[in-house]
Amino acid sequence: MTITTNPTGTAANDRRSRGGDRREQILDVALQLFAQHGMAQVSTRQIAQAVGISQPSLYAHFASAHEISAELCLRAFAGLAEASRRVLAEPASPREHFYRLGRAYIDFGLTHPDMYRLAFMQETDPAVAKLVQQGNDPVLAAGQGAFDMLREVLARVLGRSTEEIEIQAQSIWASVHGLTSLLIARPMFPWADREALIAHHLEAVCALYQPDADPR
Amino acid sequence: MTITTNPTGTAANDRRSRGGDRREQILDVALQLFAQHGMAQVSTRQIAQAVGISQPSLYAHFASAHEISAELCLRAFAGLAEASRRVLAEPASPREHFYRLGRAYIDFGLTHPDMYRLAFMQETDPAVAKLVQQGNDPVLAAGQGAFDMLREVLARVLGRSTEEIEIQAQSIWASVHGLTSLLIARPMFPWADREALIAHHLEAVCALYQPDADPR
DNA sequence: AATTGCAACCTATCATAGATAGCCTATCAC
DNA sequence: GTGATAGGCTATCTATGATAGGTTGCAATT
Repeated sequence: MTITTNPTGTAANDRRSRGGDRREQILDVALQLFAQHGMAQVSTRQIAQAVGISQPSLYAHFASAHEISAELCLRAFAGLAEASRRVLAEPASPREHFYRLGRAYIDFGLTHPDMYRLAFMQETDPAVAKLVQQGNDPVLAAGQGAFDMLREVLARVLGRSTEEIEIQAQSIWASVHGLTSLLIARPMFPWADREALIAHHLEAVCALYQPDADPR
Repeated sequence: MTITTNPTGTAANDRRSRGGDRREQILDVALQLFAQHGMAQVSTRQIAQAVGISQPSLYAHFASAHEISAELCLRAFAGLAEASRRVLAEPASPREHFYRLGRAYIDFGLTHPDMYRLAFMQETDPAVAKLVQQGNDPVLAAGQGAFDMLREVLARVLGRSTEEIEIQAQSIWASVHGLTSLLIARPMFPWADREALIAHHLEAVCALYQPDADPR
């Protein structure tokens, strides 16, 4: 019995048997468990067991449990940034760009509810707040990044003239975030048809911020 | 040493010394601690100590820690309902009613962030989800109640004619919730002037749903 | 080839969380 | 008085994230 307990039965614990880093493997496993059971329901022990190592060993690769989530969150938001760039690369009217960007944002939230939660809905606990002040929290960085992109596009849509662009951008973000977060947080609410609701919501937001003031 | 340890030094533990119920006292103390340190940072042991009883004794009055929060949440939302009724009792145009209702909603969220979190932002954990299915969760009831009120007012503002009133109501709720929840969840974000932002946001939402189509 | 160094891993353990078991006691109804 | 009971207690359980300190095996140095 020289080998450690490994539920998969594979020789995963041979020091060199894995191509990638252990860190990567942990992230993969964690992401899968998060998607399967929800982030709040997954413990470090579960992750460790699924990887095939002991729970304390996780701390050799991550400083804390939060760091695992944060890393995954960062990567997820990189995906949103990528998707947004694709939207803007496609030729379309400013209004259409704006609409599709909102759509991409909502879709992202619904596809990665745990990551979205982490970025915009969850309480930043005191321990993490210290990192934030040093500008070191990847989650917050990801969140900010997403907003910055929205603001830029809004500036393009409205023309850079507007004085209140910051307020407008924040208001729009709030609206889009509102639907996204509610759909995530209260899936059991008697929602109207989801597609129709999202479409209406985005139409409404877009209608408000047209330079040509033509509500379609 | 026949008397139990009581940090306050008062005779609070004499069985009959308190006018109100123990349950009420616990709720009072818990609310105060929540407001002071944030709900997530307050443990049942802290509450018990502040009350002057042992931690397990709490379970004689509440079935779980969640029940304490839920009860407080329910009461807080009763306050929102009350405030909303006051708004509607005041004579004003439908638009003004609508605006003030949104304002009351946002103010409520900012005044009771923990309760708002519980109702609309937090994950309903599996244990609680069972209660929800039985329709027994006071938090969810409170949340639903708040939305129902909004929908009624919207119906009055738009006239009952509209087919899509459900979608519109949900969209509006999402927008107002969006700003409320973001201000709660990300207080450190470089927000524009809060008053101006809220005003703009509500103006924008109101402008969209005018029966007379006059954007002021 | 032997030694040193280090990264990755282990077991054992901590503190804190919510929650339960089982006993004690003061009051109240009779 | 006597018994029931509400409210309380201590002791304990399970699960959480996290730390301490020892062990192992590869690799680079000597």
